[in-house]
Amino acid sequence: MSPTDAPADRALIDHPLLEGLNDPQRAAVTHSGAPLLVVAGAGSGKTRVLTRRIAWLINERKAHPGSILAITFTNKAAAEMKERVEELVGKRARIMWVSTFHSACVRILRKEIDRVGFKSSFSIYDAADSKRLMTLVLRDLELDPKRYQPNAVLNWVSDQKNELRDAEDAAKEARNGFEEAYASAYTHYQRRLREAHALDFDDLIMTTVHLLQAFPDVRENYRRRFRHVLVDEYQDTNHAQYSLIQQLCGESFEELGAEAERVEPSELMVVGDADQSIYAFRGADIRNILDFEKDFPNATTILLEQNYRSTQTILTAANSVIGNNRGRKPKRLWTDAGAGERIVGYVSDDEHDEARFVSEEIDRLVDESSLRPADVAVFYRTNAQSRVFEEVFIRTGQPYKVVGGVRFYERKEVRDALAYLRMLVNTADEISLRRVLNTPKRGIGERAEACIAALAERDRVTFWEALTRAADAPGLATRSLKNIEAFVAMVQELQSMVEADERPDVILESVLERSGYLTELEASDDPQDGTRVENLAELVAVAREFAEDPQPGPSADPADVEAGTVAVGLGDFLERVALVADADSIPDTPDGDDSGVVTLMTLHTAKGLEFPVVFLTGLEDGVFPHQRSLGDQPELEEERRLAYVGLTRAQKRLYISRALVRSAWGAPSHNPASRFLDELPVDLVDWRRTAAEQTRWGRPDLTGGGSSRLGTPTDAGRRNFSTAAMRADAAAKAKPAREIPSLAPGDRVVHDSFGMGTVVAVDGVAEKSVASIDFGSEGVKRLLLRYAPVEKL
DNA sequence: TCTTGGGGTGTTTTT
DNA sequence: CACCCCAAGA
Repeated sequence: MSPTDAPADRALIDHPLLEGLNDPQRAAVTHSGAPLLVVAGAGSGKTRVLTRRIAWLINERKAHPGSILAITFTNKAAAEMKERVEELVGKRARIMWVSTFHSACVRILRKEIDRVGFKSSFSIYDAADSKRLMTLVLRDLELDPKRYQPNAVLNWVSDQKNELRDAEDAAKEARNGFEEAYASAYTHYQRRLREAHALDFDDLIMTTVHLLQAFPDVRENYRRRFRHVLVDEYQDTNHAQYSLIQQLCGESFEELGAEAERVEPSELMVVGDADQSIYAFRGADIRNILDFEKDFPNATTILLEQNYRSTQTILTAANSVIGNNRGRKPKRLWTDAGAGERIVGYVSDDEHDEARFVSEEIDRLVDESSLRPADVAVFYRTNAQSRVFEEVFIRTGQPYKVVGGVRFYERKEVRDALAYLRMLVNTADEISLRRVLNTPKRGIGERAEACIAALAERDRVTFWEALTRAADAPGLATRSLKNIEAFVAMVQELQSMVEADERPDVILESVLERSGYLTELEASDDPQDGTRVENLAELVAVAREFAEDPQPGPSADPADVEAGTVAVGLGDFLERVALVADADSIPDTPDGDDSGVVTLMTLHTAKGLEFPVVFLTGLEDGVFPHQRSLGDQPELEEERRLAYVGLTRAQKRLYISRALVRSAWGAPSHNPASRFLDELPVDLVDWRRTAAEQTRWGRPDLTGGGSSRLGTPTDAGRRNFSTAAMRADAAAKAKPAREIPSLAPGDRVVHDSFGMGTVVAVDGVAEKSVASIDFGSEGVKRLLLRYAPVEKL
């Protein structure tokens, strides 16, 4: 034990790295030896503890920065942490591994995966690739697509992988025909992945764990390397991730025999909060944190309960809600910041009214206080709910940013371009190869593709190899053969650029040029293709920035970074792109240009963030808590933790709102108040408008005051309203012919979901008129005016 | 081989 | 409502 063990030591109190820390925080920073669990309530300064501890390890305990592995939830969090540590200890911090589980595993796998027969240039399949592959597999197995949907099977497979069960285990454990079919799909899916030298997201973790288990020398190597392992958001780890930690921090030596030098286990610190565990649906196991002391018998636990983020009002509300969960360890957040403002509540007529309220309230806050729009965040349960807010913000001219939703890297053209690049690096990547084979159309159709696939099957070669000797393919039309040969020649030419280590942006530009992809888009008269070209230009810009900016990616080798030779090859670019999370695009502490931008996001995305003002919207049973969780206690508790996360994001002001009527699937449904509202202390909420007022006057009462009652008899009575009846009602009313707006190029219009746009052209007459409308960032859409929900402004 | 239109289906949440 | 997939026609 080192002398730094005693946190109360007088001499330490003045240490600059401990400055401004409270007692438990200081204890966590200076702790050494036994595994340490830091139970960090929301806003209790855990990031601070993590960064200070890392700095402490380096400066005071003379740990080599390269011996530190810190795991965070997002790449953005990793970058931030690295930056902060660098501020404290200087540039040598750059050698540390600070990354997500996925990035860390990729980094290990790039070095070691040849042991299990993969090329180190393996592809990483995202959800869309996986789905495409699974669809192929299910078709091959001739499983009824109604009963066996790709997503359902993939979810099941994902669960298996998170539990570290490979296809063989799954097959053995199958209890019925249904599970046997799933297991067989799993087996075939893995085979295809292997043939493609590809790993899906879950494989990244599972493969790493299996590799460490199977090769003691590899494991030993990493154990010796990482003397300090720190894990953030420990409550959201799944079993596979837990095992990874164990592999890295376990006792060494057994298998290596007596001659091996005994190595002390690495020092482990995990930080988390069981009350903020919100990822059970993707395998996170809350027991990892609850049972930490059981898993590591000599563990120390430190509790951080003092909150430095929110007002006492907000904390009391959050404590009150989360207190309804059973079986949690008691924890009460407190602050000495004072009570602060009351929480503001609002019951709206419908979702549009709710959005309007939020928008007006933001205006008012900005006018009457020093708050800026960038200080405001709007949270909702599901991505689809963002639409209404966007609509209102567009109408009022309020700049906003949606985090999540339609993602850049999920756009068709971006995925096409990336498929080209992936296929160049890894020709075994059949999914990417087949995706681009006839994109743009070059006369290599379904039939030709099937011939090649058959040839590959017959000769037991990859699809790519079969393409290169397409002349051998039986039944292939001469014309197809000619087209294939041209394609192969083009690909080989591009590959020579990759081999010559050309910059990613240069290769990408050549790909777009030579493949004819750009030409086709530019020649197209579909105005939407204009935005596609822009998106591709953006992708080229991303690649260029990557090539020119020496900043290391999530899995660049720290040794290279140290030597100043960060790899910027095409493979590195692809990897960076594959692992970017959406949360990574959250605006930084906004100033300058961003200060006028309101942030919109789902509650899940909001985790780990904080805002001076938070609007928590859609607090209705069936929306939040989500419909699917209503009948299930554990799921309902997860929703409640999500509420807890949402509430505790707010620093100064918190707004909660719900809508009496909300349209889903085009039909209105009547939702009762969220049960979480009943769990808030009545006196903390200032209801600007209640359900009772709404039903009596049908108009907003903005004078304030009002009753603080919720769950009125009116509401209770409506709980029994059948949704089916409401829908039938809506369907009957929806029919009457609506006015077809007469539009001319140049007119400004507003669309229910795309927002504001400018008419580019109008074709056809009356019932059949079709307008091309430019919706800015949403692109140009062709809309049939008879049906499209557009309104002339 | 590609385009068009109709029908069915889907919504939690994401590294 | 909006997307995706499939079947039929050019």
